[in-house]
Amino acid sequence: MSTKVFLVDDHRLFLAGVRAELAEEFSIVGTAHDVDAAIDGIRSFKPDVVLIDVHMPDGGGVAVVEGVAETNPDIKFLALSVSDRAEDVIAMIRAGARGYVTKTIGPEELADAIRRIHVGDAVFSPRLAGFVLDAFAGAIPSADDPEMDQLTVREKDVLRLIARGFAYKQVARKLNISIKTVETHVSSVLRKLQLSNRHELARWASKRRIV
Amino acid sequence: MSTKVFLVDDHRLFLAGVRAELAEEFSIVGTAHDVDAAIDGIRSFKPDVVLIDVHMPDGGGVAVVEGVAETNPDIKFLALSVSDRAEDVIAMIRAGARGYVTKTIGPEELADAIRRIHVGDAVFSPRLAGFVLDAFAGAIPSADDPEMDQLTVREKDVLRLIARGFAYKQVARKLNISIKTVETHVSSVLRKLQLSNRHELARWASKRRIV
DNA sequence: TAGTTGCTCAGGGGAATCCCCGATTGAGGT
DNA sequence: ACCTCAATCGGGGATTCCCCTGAGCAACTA
Repeated sequence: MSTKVFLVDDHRLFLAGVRAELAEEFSIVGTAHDVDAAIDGIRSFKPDVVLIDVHMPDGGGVAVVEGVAETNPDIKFLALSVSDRAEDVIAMIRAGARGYVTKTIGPEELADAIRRIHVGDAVFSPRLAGFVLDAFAGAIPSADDPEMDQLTVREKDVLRLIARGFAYKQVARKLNISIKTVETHVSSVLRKLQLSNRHELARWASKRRIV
Repeated sequence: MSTKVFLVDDHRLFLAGVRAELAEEFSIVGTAHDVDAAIDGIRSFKPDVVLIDVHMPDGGGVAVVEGVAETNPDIKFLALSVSDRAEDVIAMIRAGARGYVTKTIGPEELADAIRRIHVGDAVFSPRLAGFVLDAFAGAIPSADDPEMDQLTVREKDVLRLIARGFAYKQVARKLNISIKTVETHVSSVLRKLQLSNRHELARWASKRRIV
């Protein structure tokens, strides 16, 4: 049985074109050109993959994905847009889309993208792929940190709690030491990291995602 | 002209197998089974795509990618590994790999992955794709935040600077207002967000990535 | 043994923070 | 005209933060 695809786009001509191109290989179970019809249609027909336009008058693709993803988590969404703006990509991925391609894509590539989405791959236009990977690489803590090595274990304990926004008094109670000892440790940390106050320290820690 | 591929793996039998499978479609310009030979070979043969094992005795794939990426930024790397651990994936992407697939992949899929890497796509095994997307979605600031709406524009100005670790005095100077006005705004923000001090505020902001 | 390092604590002082109490101005709505 | 609210400032006080000097104790090193 061929992959069931549902199309959502407010440009009917484009919708017709895509339908004609994909009809050979896939089973187009339905189409919609506004958000409400899309949500209803997708819930009824339960397609494998939904091809969805990002920009639509009444809320856009995000509203559709969010409306359906909760009740039908197994349905995959591939965003199809004229825009390659970062905000649009982010919004769609955050909503739950598994891929994002621009409308400059050719018919074979689109068919291939749908196949890949269906088996679980994430699909992005080449230019967007780099963007996504960069954001991904920057999102993760770098475990090995030479700056942290110069701190003693106790100093790191204090650092973690300070970074979480605790006052000296609270840190002291949590570690069962005196406030004065906390002050000493904080001073050492500030000196070693060349920072001037606990606010900069908190910022330093948040950049390295020490939480 | 067919795509030039370079193979790096310390398991020579695996290397031979991959070479045999790919030789029809691609031009295998060289192979290596350790880090140094890989860096030398890649620099000499300038392949389009490098298929690289993540785990190798003397440093692993990360060392190879980092060693080559600076001098030859146009060479694409596809990580090929038995491991699907998050740290390995992160390390390779951070180093500069454009894709990551596990060794359970079949010959056709691998060929397809190489083709896609070559044209600029990012390629991941289905399971890893979800992981990468989740991390990506969590990495980006959420523009629309209901909590932020209750704050006035000026309060948000102050909030941003406080979150960056500036003292009241510095915030006052940057915004050309009095310290007392800064205090007023901070107090309003703390009350509205139900926080008790600027440290918690900084933490609140860093969680929402308001920087 | 002598020296170093990490962890602990104290006193004191100056700065910063936070919260009261107010106040004025201006823009916008009823 | 009246009210509300955002934005601006001030005094004063309690608390917290940051730095300085100084010191005891344990553990490891030379």
